[in-house]
Amino acid sequence: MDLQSVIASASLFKGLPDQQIAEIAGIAQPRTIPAGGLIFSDGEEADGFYIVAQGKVKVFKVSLEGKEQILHIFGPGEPFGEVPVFTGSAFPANATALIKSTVLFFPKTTFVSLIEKNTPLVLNLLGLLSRRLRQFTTQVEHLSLKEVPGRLASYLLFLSAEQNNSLQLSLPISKGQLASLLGTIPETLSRIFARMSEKELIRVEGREITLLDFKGLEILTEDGRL
Amino acid sequence: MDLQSVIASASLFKGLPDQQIAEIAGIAQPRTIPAGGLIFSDGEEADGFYIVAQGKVKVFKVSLEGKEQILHIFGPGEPFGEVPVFTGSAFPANATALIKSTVLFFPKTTFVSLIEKNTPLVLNLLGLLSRRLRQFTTQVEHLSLKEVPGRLASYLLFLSAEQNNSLQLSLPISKGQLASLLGTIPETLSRIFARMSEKELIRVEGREITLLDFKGLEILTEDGRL
DNA sequence: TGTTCGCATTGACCTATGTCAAAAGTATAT
DNA sequence: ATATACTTTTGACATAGGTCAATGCGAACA
Repeated sequence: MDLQSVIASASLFKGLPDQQIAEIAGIAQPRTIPAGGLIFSDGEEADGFYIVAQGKVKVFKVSLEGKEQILHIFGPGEPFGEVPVFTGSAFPANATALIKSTVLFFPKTTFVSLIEKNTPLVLNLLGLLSRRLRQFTTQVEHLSLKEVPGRLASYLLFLSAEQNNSLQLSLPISKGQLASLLGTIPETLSRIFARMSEKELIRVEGREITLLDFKGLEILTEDGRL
Repeated sequence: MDLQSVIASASLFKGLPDQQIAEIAGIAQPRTIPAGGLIFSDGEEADGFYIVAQGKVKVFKVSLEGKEQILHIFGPGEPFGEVPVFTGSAFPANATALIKSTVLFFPKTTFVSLIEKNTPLVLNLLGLLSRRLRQFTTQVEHLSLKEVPGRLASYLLFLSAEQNNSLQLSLPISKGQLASLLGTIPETLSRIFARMSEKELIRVEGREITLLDFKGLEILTEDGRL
């Protein structure tokens, strides 16, 4: 996929005239990152933001003891690291490629001068940031108001919705990564998968999950107890 | 304080020409809310956003079992409920007044048409949303990577910084509310205050806190164990 | 066909924190 | 002052989930 069409299909740039897209493509710098490669790190001075062209990128925080909490996993077309563009400071988290990925880098100063005369783009940006805030609201809610089984159930239902409501779904990330995304550790996650299987809520075969009791999962989502 | 000057002093509108400020003031609708009064609720259709003129407002989520997690506490000059203005949907949380408060309501449609031709305002908005995202990043980090003592220590240091770095500080909210803000319950918070007092890290007299061991609190913030 | 490496699972154990219940403290109004 | 109601504290207890350590499993590779 070429640079131009990646940019054109990113929702951040939806609805912009071709000429604008071309202008934006002009400032994008493609970079290829190997699996596990660092893209930026927490506290690092931010001189631009990124969009995933191909691959998968995780953004995460790490505690002093080394435990990691994934904030987001991004796929093709999704922008990340955009917050410091508008707060003029450092990245608030780390980003690495989960698999070999190509990202587009947009230098801050160039980009800002570009949006200053482009209202539709700016409205898209506002939309993006707002959606992201909403996601965080949900994440805080989950971390504080739900036990791990409830969070996992939510995640599975979310995945199902994402994969055409199929009852057959495959985890897009390893179980270890999933544990971090859900704010727990692999051992705990493994036990909960086992309990959910016993109770015939799901069937687990490696990364392939079958939802056996959709309704039951919805209940779990709400009342949390397994 | 009159409407005009409240608006002029809100950081969201910093740097705008007087004439713009007047225009914005023209669309603001003041509303007074009694202590405990509801401003909006989770899932409610959003037709505008708010700015606190006087008082104190909490924004929070509630679990099915009734446990509440405070997302933010807002004071004079701070905007809240602005996310749905750009995502075109419902409020993702609840808001109530902690004490008798006056808020300014800005109807969505009017406000959007206003920003469409106002680049500086839009940049302020982008800055606001970005800062808020950063705060959420921190909150997720705290909830997932730190035990309650670490979160409390962080909060106390934050408060100290906010109150001219004084070692004497007073809690702006009740301990029960603080528990919710930190993602825990009053009993647990009370015990941690007691332990921190025993260890001579702080002295607690009602809502008045004295920081006795600043360095110790910083360590707690990082390694979490008390 | 082994060998190796990373991921996943399982077991034994421990601790932070939530639950439930009661008492103590504080504030407000009559 | 005294009553009423709310907030905070304290105690006894239960448990979710983290830690540590060992084992199992599967994919890539020699």
